[in-house]
Amino acid sequence: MTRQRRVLLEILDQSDAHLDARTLCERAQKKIDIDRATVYRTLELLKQKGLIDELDLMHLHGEMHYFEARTGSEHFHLACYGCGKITEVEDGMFERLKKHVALHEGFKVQTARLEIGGYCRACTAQHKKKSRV
Amino acid sequence: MTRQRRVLLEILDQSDAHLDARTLCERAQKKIDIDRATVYRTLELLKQKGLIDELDLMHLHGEMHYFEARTGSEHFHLACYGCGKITEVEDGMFERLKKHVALHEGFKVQTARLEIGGYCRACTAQHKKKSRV
DNA sequence: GCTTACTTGCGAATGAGTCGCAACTTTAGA
DNA sequence: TCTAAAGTTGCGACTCATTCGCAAGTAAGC
Repeated sequence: MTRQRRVLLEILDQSDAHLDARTLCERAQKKIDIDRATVYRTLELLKQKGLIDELDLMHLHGEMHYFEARTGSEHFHLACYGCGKITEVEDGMFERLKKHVALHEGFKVQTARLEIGGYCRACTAQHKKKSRV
Repeated sequence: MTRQRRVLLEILDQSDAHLDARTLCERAQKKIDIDRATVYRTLELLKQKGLIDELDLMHLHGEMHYFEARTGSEHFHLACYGCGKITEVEDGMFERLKKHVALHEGFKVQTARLEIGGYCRACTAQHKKKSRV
């Protein structure tokens, strides 16, 4: 566990938003001297260890990938095509679905990622209002 | 609707595997003269129209992205970290989860993507056998 | 057939991510 | 504490997917 790795994990843990590699790198460089390559290598490592998850959030902003620290709670993401907002949802049904798949398919689940793209409540309302005019 | 677009859709429709941009491009070039840029532009277009889905299959093979034509049936993907096999699963529970989210979060679902990484039945068995030795 | 709007191919540019290697840290053992 | 081995980092160069601008080509409606 080196200084570089500690700082990266710290940033990921504390960040409430989802960071892409570049942003993570920039933030880390404000704190210590760290190279791009190290950031990528560390992300790869943390991913393998299961400490972080990689997302793409329905490619709302191009082909970019995002990372988030794994907390105890399992959640999934809603991405609004209208306003771009990302919402995290915790719902027991997601857990049940995973268990269900494990059982029915004989699959040992390590990581599950559910991402849903569409329109949030606010944007749907907006849209309806507009089309009424 | 140009020749290029027709060919690309045709390949995606017919392919049973998941194609990345490069492979799709290579296959298309066997049939007609078509440029890389056109392939990317068309993929973007088809994605927006909701005719294809973009997947990353848990980054089993690096940061590559895959595309598949949208069929009527909704399914999700299991990616085996052991043997690399991708399995498609159709399960009513997935549909129910989407409806549930739509209702509870007031979210208008357009696209939902569920990808699960772990170990398939065969690889799990193999692993157990090995660790017994 | 003609015109307008859209698409394509090309070549160049961008930029994320990777690699090899020498220098530096960490760790554990003497 | 000192030392050696193993693992990690920074650097610079490199690869390669993806994007862009623009001129030429094509589709669709009149």
